[in-house]
Amino acid sequence: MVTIKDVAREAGVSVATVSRVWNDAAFVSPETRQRVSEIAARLGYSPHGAARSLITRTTHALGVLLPDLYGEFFSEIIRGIDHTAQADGYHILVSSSHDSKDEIDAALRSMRGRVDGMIIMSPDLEAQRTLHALQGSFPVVLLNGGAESKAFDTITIENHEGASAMVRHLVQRGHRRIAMIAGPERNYDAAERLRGYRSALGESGIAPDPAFVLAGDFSELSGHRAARAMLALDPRPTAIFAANDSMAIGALSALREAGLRVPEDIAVAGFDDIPMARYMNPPLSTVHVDISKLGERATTLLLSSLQNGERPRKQLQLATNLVIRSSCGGPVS
Amino acid sequence: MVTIKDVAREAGVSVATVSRVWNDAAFVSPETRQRVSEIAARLGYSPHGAARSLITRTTHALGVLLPDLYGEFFSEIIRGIDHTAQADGYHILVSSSHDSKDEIDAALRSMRGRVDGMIIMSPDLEAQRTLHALQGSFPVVLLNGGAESKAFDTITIENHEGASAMVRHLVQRGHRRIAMIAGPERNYDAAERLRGYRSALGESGIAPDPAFVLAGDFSELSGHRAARAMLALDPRPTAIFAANDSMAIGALSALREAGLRVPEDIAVAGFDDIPMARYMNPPLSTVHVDISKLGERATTLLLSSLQNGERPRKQLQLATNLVIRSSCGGPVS
DNA sequence: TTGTAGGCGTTATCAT
DNA sequence: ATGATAACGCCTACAA
Repeated sequence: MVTIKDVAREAGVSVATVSRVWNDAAFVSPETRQRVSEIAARLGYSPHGAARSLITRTTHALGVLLPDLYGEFFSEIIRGIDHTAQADGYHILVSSSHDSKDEIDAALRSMRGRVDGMIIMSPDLEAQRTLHALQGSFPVVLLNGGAESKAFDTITIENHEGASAMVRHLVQRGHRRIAMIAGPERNYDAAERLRGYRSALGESGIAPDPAFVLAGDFSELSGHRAARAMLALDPRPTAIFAANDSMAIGALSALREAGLRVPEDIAVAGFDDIPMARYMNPPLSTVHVDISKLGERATTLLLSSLQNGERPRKQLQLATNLVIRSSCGGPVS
Repeated sequence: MVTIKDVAREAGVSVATVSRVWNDAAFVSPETRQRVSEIAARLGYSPHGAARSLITRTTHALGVLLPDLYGEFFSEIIRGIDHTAQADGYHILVSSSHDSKDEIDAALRSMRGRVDGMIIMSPDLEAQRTLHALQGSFPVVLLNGGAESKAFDTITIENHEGASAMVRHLVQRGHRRIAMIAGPERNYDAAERLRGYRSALGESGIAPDPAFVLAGDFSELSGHRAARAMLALDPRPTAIFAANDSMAIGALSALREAGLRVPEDIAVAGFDDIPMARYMNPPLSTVHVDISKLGERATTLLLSSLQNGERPRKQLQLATNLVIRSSCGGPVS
């Protein structure tokens, strides 16, 4: 490996001079600069990142900790983050932790000294406590982490508003027996979406029926199962609202297998508006979230706190909007 | 920030001892080990990654350079890579370069000293030359990079075989006028898939019609455009084979907009079998590629070369298989 | 079993 | 305008 010393020796200058040339510092004669550049290029020199960040105390890398890497939701997030980071010359160091305290701890440890800050998506409510240990130690942005954590910059989706808007829409279309496939109990987004569902029912004067709420785990399979269980209910719901699109998609296939027509026999709606949603058959009505923008804004937040140093924490919310397609019968007539 | 010195001072031992405790080295008395561990935990100490890798000459990170981060193909690749890397205690440093020589150069530079090896996906044939500069300098696995590069470990998809199998299937279903929406001209996978298409036509004694080959850029939009253009042809093709699923999906929507039935009026097939494919209407026939496995195997290859040091380069191929759904009319009767 | 000290590759500080 | 040299935080001979 060719180091700064090799270049210095070859050029007959000191390492300090090479360093200055490399960093475009002032006070290097044009001739020296020229000669050193040429030799560096010829030798294929480029500085050693770790060594550099040891002294500069900056890595130009952002840590990204996600609960999972599966599915379009996460890939869109990463895309948003990477895009924004790269525009500012930052790399991203990705890690997925399955939400357990220990795994999060391990990930945080192993990123120490390798990143300038972190974006952590940890919707598990338990895991929040782990994070409190970090408070203020170094720049962190929490993604969908529950806004209680005023100690951090956070960005969350308007879960409650989105969910209740969708339920209101279903009510307006004449549904009274609206079931919900909820997400994991300990998940922040899931809890908020469920809360939105309930409050919309309340507003509409519909008594909530506990039998109409089944929990899934955000996977397609769990949506499929929940929908099947709901078909066994009597009376049967006339609409199913899933806490995310994957589960809604699972529900759609369960309904098809059961020989039911959507939306004629039963309406279906999801949440997130992953790219796949509009290709469903019928196209899936859902609550649109600009997922890659979620990643973008988290990154912007993090970069701003890296560059501006201390400043009051910010709590951002990302707006949602209804996307009515045919799986719920289309717009209100 | 708490360093090894702080822990040493607090524990009344030397930094060497703390280091030994941390790395589970032998020859530390149980009492000392215990005391140091406790203090380290209390102080929230964890070693500084950059400093550590400077001396150990290892980062436990893998660089991943992709041409893009958009769409299910890339997200599946990342998932496969991260999963395998994490199992061995490695992190991944992600970067997307838009395939230009300069961008690739920049990415490589900035990763120096931050990663132990790299997985580079750079299907652009031009970019291959840049890579030759790297030869042997440090561990690299080329993903879909054209097997000519015997200087690297490579893993490629069986593009030629997959494409020709699909075309043969279409021929068996009675199609003679089979059009192809090809990928970018300078793209390796695209070129191989086109070659497979041509050789299958040849085998079947069908004269290739240049008007039946239109180039897209792997995006849905370009597939849409190409399909529209093909509808204007006279005689019109009876089947369209797209070089990837995204373009096939774009073609499907163009056909629907034109009021054509798939597969009755025109058959459609894609390549990759992204998760979305089976949800299309009608479900898309395609050449299945286990995309996340592609990432997995690339990572395995890289890790093995990190651990075993010098060994002969390996050239791997990932098998494909036909997935016949209804967009091409189903299996041969 | 533990401590001392040198060095990893780079930048920053002070000379000159 | 350039050079010597001390950090940065850690690991590892070697010494004790």
